[in-house]
Amino acid sequence: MTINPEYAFKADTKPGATLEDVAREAGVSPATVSRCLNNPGIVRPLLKARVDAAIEKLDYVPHGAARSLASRRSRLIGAIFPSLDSALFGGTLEALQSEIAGSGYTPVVASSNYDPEQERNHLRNMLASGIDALMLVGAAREASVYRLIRQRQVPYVLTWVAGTDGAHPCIGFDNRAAAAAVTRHLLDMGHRRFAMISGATANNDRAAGRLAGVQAALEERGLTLDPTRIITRPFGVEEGRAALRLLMAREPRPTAIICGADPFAYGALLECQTLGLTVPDDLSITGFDDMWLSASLPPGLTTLRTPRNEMGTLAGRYMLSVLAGEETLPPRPLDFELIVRGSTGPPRQ
Amino acid sequence: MTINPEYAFKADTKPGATLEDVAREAGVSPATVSRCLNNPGIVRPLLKARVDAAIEKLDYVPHGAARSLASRRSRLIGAIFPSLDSALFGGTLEALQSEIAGSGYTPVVASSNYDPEQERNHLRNMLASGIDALMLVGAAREASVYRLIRQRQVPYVLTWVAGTDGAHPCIGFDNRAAAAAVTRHLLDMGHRRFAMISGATANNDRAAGRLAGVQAALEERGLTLDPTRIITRPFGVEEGRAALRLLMAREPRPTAIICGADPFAYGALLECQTLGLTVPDDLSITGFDDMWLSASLPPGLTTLRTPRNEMGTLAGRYMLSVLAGEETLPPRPLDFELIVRGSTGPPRQ
DNA sequence: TTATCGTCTGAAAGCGCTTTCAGATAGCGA
DNA sequence: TCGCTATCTGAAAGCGCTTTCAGACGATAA
Repeated sequence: MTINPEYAFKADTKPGATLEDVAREAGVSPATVSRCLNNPGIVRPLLKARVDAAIEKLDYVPHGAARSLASRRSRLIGAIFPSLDSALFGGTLEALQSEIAGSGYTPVVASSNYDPEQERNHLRNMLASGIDALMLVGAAREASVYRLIRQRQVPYVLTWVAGTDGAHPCIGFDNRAAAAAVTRHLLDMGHRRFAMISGATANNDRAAGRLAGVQAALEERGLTLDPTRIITRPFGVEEGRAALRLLMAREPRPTAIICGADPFAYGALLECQTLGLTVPDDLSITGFDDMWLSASLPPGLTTLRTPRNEMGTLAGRYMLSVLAGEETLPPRPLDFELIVRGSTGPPRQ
Repeated sequence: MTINPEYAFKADTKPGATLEDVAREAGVSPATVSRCLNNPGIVRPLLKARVDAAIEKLDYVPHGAARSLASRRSRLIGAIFPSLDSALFGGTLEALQSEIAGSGYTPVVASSNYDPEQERNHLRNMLASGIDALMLVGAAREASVYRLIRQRQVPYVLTWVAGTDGAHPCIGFDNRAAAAAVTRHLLDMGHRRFAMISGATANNDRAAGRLAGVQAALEERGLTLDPTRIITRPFGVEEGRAALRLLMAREPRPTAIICGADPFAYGALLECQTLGLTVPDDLSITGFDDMWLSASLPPGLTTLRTPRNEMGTLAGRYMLSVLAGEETLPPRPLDFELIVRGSTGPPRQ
């Protein structure tokens, strides 16, 4: 049983050309070649051309580790997400990646599965591998984690959350205010009996913020959200479906259900269809994040559009600018937008 | 306007402890410390304990670049995906990441946006940053790209496709056979008038394979898929919706529509609702990939479940084993599974 | 006790690049 | 023509770690 020689990996072969080889080929010193690579402006065009030719001829590719060691920069930016198999964070990652790619940085990523322990391990790994900057999601984590990051002097940025009273640089939006906006939209339509399907709030300040925002908006109007009207589940369509069934099984039925994430709302909408409930006449439903199906799923989901790509882009830009040594203030909390579609309307009298 | 000193990034501070510091603290040589880190078995327990204590005390974290330079291994594995904001590749990435994390490897990722040019650039970048192995999606790319990879002696693996006649190590499934299976399912139910909504096939051998599989299965039964019955679009729900409208506008109407990806099928199902078409009585619809809504969206989407997580896991395992120097054969093409739900049925007579 | 072996440790030589520092070169005014 | 300055280039010293090589040490056998 042998490996197809076509693609067999041989560990023992000629290593690529080194900078020194290039220097010899071009008849200049290694220092000059290095300068051509990192600061082409300061080398005479004639020499630069010779070096370029040599690089081309030898098919030279710089050795990243050696560069990092000598320059103390890895050109790697770490990003740890709670999950990667949702389109949510995928959008942020993709945007981050394309923002930093132009400056020669590459993201190294990990998924924590919403587990602080895993996040910490990945963080250690990344710090050891020498990331130049770090992007995290949310602010809720032990102080020791932040200490670790600061101690290594790695610039970092938190996304998907807004202000932490200045304790951390954040690029995100105010989950609480966003959820309150959704709630007020329903209140203004005349709803008084609410229920909520929320993501797990432990170690998830985004979910916690959304829940708090709903409660706060209700209290503004003298209402409270009964704890039995709050169903907490892992994110998912089927979870939303089951939650809706539970919520509608108890009298008096709510007239509006606020979902902490769109997948819940998709499930809720679908279950209404099954139960023969008309949306929005029998029940108004709102989502959160404006994912790709929200516009399409009848009757159209009223939801809150979060700036998921923008966060990736701005987080990347922020880190680049800190790395460039510019004095940079992270931007004000980003805007969100309430997208009103067919799934919300006045309650039936 | 000043940066909050709490999180200001100062470039000029004490660098972390080095291995030499640890050695001094423990009263051993740097070589011993290194051995404790990389091959703890061969150092006397007493010394090991002293070294561990010193590491703990100095809060030492090894310097990744220096390690890479000296050991010629970066512990970084590259992964380039066509896109990251779909849950599809996110699942593969997540699985890859968790598979390799245990061995101390971290993925560095990039998204090519289905653009060969971007893919090539990311590849160059990654090779320069010294990745130890590489995962790509699909096999369709210029020979020069493969030459580049081989020249650098980087083990690689292609995912989401199966055999390439042994030209490359692949961990995936046979898109063509999978699409043929879907088609035969419909043929066996008695369908004769087909249409297809396909992803763009340029530079996308997965989409091309699926299209070819449909055509081949039809030809087996003496049918052909008229080119006007093939609509090619970028992946998306609204695209599926529009495509369905187009396909149903022409007589004779197809009785079955095969979608090259689930989002198309979601759009098609929703548009049927709008048009007042009953699925599956008026029209059977199939998807591809069994994404998260396929089970929930009424009447349930018949689709082909692809091993998206498994591919990430096995690709990771394969690369680790090659890196470990084991003689490794990539596995046979992975299984797919036809998931029959409510969206397919016999054509109305 | 001495010879032999095996095991573990330390010295030192890089890995390939960046960057400082000083020296070379060219350009210009006098 | 000479001297001075402004540019550009090269020599060399690391960056922090791994790994080879040889030597030290203790244990075993004779």
